[in-house]
Amino acid sequence: MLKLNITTEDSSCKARTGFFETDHGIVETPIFMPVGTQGTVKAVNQSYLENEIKAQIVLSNTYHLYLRPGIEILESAGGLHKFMNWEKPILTDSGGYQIFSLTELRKLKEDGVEFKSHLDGSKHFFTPEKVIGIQRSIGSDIMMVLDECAPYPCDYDYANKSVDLTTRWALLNKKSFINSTPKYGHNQFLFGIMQGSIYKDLRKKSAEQLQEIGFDSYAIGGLAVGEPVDKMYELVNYTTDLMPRESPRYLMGVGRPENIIEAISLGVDMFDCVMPTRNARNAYLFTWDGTVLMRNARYKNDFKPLDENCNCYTCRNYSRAYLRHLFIAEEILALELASIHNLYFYLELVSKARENIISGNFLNWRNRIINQISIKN
RNA sequence: GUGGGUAUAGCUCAGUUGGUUAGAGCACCAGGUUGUGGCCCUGGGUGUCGUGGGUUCAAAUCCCACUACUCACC
Repeated sequence: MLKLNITTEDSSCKARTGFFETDHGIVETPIFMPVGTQGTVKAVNQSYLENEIKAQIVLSNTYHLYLRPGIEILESAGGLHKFMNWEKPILTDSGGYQIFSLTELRKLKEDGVEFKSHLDGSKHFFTPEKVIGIQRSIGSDIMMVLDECAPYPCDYDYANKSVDLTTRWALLNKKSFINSTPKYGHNQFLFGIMQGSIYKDLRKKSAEQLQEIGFDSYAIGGLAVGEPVDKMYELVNYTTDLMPRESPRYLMGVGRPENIIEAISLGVDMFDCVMPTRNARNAYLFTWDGTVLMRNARYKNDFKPLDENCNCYTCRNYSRAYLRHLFIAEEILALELASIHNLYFYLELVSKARENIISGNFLNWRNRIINQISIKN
């Protein structure tokens, strides 16, 4: 088990603060993990990631790293930490989500999933065993099981079968985990992923079956795939009660800033999402005064910083007019400065959530800040 | 100077024997993006059809003049 050392619990909601330890360092929760699919957080170098953005852990992806550069290269490099020059914790997603998002390219089978590479069309077969093996070669501090993320909408019968398949795979994941060892001298944890679509009894079944198998901790998968946001909150609230109290709860793929704050109040500790980085590359920026679409012509002559209340490298040094110019001119620096800002914002968001939980002011802060950051400028 | 060609959206250009409210691509403007392809998706036409006349029920389209650009030849 990966122990979450709980330091504060909010008295009026399920929010809590804590930390857990890996061989690459401590992670303080609640935490947001920047997404670095291909062994890089797009447009942001590792120095900025660590020193400016204060990322404590990043997410990378089994599917992408397996296809390119391939596990031989990663093993020759001595693992992903050395390969990408990142000595803090890394979590790797298993490829389960790619099975879901690349549906035209895959075929689900009892033993695993056959898929075609989005790079060259070559055929590959992922099994729970193989995915554990690849993650051993990557050397991530936290590995994720191979699961099936059901689509939305999803009828009960399909969702039920999907949970059963995910459980059968989970058992094989666990067996492979037990029968293999880390390659680089540091410990690796394995998280189970709970499914069940929008059906509470299936969520319950998934939670129970996975905990019977036993994992270091657990993630909530299969949400934020198109269901109404209130439905998502309802299910998160329901599911966190089914999860162990003293290990970090991870809500996969979520989300918008307001989704994260809300989910923290429902007892979630870990998040990842492509939104701060992907949206940054499309000039969609998050600020403490709401979202800013940096391409808009209204910023042509705006020489104020992007966010006067932000202390990131971008906001300290550049104007909105300059950022807009960089985007319109399609300059690479636009992607870098925007990504740095959005990630800084997300990390500061969870950091402030943590401070406010500790000071006992979390719900007040949450209600105020959600209104503030949801404004569309 | 003479003869030919061209002129339609910011750019490059379609536009039938004259026939509804003049189109495309790119650009531009406005949105979207939830376990990542910088991709992609959605919506928007922003126009004195070079200018002025004429023919016609009806002209970007036919006729005349002018203007600009361009090619060839003196």
